[in-house]
Amino acid sequence: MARTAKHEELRLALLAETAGAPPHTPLPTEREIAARHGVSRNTVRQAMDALVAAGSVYRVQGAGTFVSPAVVSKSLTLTSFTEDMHARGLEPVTRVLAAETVRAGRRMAELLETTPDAEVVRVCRLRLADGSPMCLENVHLPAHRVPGLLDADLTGSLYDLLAERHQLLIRSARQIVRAADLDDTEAALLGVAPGGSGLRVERVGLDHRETPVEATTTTYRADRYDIRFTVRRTQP
Amino acid sequence: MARTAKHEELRLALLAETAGAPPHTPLPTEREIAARHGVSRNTVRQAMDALVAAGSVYRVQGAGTFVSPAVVSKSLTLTSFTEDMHARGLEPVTRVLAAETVRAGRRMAELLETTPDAEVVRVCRLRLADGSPMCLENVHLPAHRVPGLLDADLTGSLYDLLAERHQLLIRSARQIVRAADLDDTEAALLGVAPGGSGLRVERVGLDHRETPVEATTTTYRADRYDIRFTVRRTQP
DNA sequence: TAGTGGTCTAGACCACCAT
DNA sequence: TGGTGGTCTAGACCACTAC
Repeated sequence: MARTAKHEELRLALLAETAGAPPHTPLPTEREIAARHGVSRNTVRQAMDALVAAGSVYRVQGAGTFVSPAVVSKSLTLTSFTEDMHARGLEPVTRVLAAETVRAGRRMAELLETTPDAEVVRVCRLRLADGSPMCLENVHLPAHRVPGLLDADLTGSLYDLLAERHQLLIRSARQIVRAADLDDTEAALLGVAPGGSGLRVERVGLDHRETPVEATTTTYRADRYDIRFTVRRTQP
Repeated sequence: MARTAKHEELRLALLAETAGAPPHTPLPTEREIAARHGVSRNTVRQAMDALVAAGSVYRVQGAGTFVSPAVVSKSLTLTSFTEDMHARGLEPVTRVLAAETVRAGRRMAELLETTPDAEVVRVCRLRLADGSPMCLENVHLPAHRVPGLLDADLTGSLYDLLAERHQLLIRSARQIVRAADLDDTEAALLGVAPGGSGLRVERVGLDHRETPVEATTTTYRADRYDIRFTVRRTQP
């Protein structure tokens, strides 16, 4: 009952081994790693694929695999605000501004794949990091999938709450990122001068069957938040 | 001399087959596809992996593989402005504002992994789509890697130019996305009211050995441009 | 319980890089 | 030319879903 897959164990082992290595240091060959760890080469490749996707190493055909230069960031993954702040070494705090059940309306009905008359739970929160405002978050969830949510403690990670109490696992999300002029209310809540700009992220969270579970608009302070990631060419 | 890999051919075949299918339509099983196309199941999985990464299909263990609901966007990949606009169905046009050789300076030296006294080529361009301004682009390249670049036609795709004339293939890029208040010059060039906001993308392009080849800051009009992509949880 | 995707093996040949 | 990563095969067993 080896709960973790071999390639996952191997991935962590390789990460540990290459952790302190200078950029462009060659890794052992795939065949050597396979022999040393007593696994097949395909399994090694599976572990390596993950490391390449994470930006930890890069491959050059015919030459070898090498340690990537210190990476600003890994590739883009789905994270909760709580995880996001912890990754930045900040302590997240939440202030709930509103939590209610409302009619979905046209726009939410489309995003959540329901009807305009369906009930949705709306949670509006101000989220702070190390004591000062980071973003404003406006979450919408289909009411029938989260019974009793409004009675729960909404100051923590909503993703954790959905997973534990409602068996709702958000596995992927569609996101739209844009810049926006903040209105006076937003500026006041975020503690910035009126008329400033913010980073607006619209997200629809999907479960393992690609069914919408959550639609969230988050507005970040432009001076405190950015998005970092690595992209690759698909057809080289 | 089958230039394309089997899994790549298979990927395209599967894409074509599932193109018009309604969301959540099940695909044939991996074993069936393997048999039908005369390839091994591992090869089918390789093709499927690409489709999952692109957001075209999703897998449910024990149940099957299904067509994803109409996707707003595929996952994030590295594209040139020209490709980006074509993908949006817009016609890109370029106006070169400046093109010169300058001293790198501290910041560029760090980004391009060179010395502050090294020479860099700087190209500043206003890029339009369907006739109206879309973004301002400020590119820096190590001068010694792009001899004669300033004598070339800089109104097209710089990536194409680098590939064809200088054998510089940009395979990946580190990006930072943030919101920014436009200054008066930027606002004027982009044709928006002063004090508006824009989407600022800082990018460092890397070649196949993860060596910096290009550092670009692009400022997009907030009202005309957004970034759409799908993210997944790493550990489900 | 039957069938699915998830993982893994032990081979093999090819395309490419360095020398 | 020898060694690397890139691709592919034909099996096998496991974890999970649906019935």
